[in-house]
Amino acid sequence: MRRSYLFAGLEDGDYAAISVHTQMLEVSSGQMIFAQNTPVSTIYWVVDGMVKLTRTSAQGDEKVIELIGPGRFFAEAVLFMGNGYPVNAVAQGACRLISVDGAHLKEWLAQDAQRCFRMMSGISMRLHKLVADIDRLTLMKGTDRLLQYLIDHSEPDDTGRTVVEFEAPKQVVASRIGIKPETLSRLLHKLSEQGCIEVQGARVFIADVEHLRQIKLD
Amino acid sequence: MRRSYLFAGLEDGDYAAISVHTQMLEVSSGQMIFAQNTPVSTIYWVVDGMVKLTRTSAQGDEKVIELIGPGRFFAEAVLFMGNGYPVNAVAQGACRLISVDGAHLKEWLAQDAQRCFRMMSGISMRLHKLVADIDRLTLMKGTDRLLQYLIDHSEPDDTGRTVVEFEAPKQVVASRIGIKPETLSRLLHKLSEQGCIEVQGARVFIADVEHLRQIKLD
DNA sequence: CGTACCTTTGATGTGAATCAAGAGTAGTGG
DNA sequence: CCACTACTCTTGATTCACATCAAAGGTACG
Repeated sequence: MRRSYLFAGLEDGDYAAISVHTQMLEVSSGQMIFAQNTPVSTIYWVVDGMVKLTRTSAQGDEKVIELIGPGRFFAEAVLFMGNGYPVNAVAQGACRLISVDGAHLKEWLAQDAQRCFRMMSGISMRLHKLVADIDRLTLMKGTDRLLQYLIDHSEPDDTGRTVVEFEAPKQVVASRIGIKPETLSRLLHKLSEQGCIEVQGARVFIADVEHLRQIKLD
Repeated sequence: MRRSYLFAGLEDGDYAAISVHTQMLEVSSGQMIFAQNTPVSTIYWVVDGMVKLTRTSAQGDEKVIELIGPGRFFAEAVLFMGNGYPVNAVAQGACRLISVDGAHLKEWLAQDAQRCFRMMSGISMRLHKLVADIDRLTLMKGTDRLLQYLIDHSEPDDTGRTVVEFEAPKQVVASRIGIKPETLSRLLHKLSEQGCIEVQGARVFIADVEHLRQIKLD
């Protein structure tokens, strides 16, 4: 946690001061960590597991805004807003989290503007990502967004092939990409017919990453 | 400018210190203030006129992310990111702007964490708005987004009627809402056929705001 | 071994983009 | 003041991607 952007360059004394107001918590799959519109009191850091941040529409539909994996903070950007959490946070599988008390964190930040700077740059990153999301959702269509997702999450595996492992059930990933589960299934099918990818459960093997980039431009 | 969130609670001395590094600039219609991906050096405050923040896709399409009117800052949230401006800023009509040098502003902020706090809460607001935009663009369809826009921008005029004055040419507003100009035209037509609104050039009269809210739920 | 959930597949519907003209509206210059 | 060009705005016909509805395999788990 000391290595995350927020606490980078922390001195031992500081660390002790902060950890007094932290707490480890374990949440089970599907459990809600906080709900949209409730007052912000705490920020979180993911030790292991996966947390999904979602918005619920008036009709009750759920849209996944972001998936947070180990080593990342969430809710830290809204600490100063006063409006309450803008999203729901739900455990995607069992998770361990560290919660940091908001009021105390603010107090700690107030002591040194440099700490604030680090935080601001972290927040700016997130802002930047959201802007990128907006144009992914408007400028690009579903297929493009899927390809982008695959490219972004691809890594070489043991055998040297390029592979993407879905970080969550397909329905969740579909929502993250901004399409329906049915459509995701169809798109994956279409791409494997074309020989670009090979699907094995939650694993997608990519024949040629460059080729995917090409398709995106058609 | 002293009344804006960023400089609220400013003391006279501070004000003088800041204003040394500001500059008034006049830009003509269509002029680009900064381009996407160029390094961030300056933030801006709108005196009068309107600035549009856009993203350009690989295909050259332009999507309006936000329209900034008088009394508002822009680009302040990305000052700490180091990645360059995430958007283009283009004058929508003739504008007068005040530019504030980024490096000096940072220096000023570094002196007092409280100043940072105010800024962070401003940034958080923007973040919150972007999240709201994302679900408007995904959870709602075009008609809903238009209605939402109308409701958000409606005000009573001299004669007591509720009216929305488009802040920019219809094509720009269309892009802001996330639809094509043709579609906007059709939607407006459809709504006036239904008697909900009356369109007069860039002015839209609303018969019954509550009624619009109703329609949104159908 | 059966219930519950996730995923796939098929048939159908619809919102909005696209393509293609035409109608206003405005600014320019003879 | 009127033609001339250049936009912005509307309208229609067509196409397409994606959602929706419905149902059938799969897979996990008590």
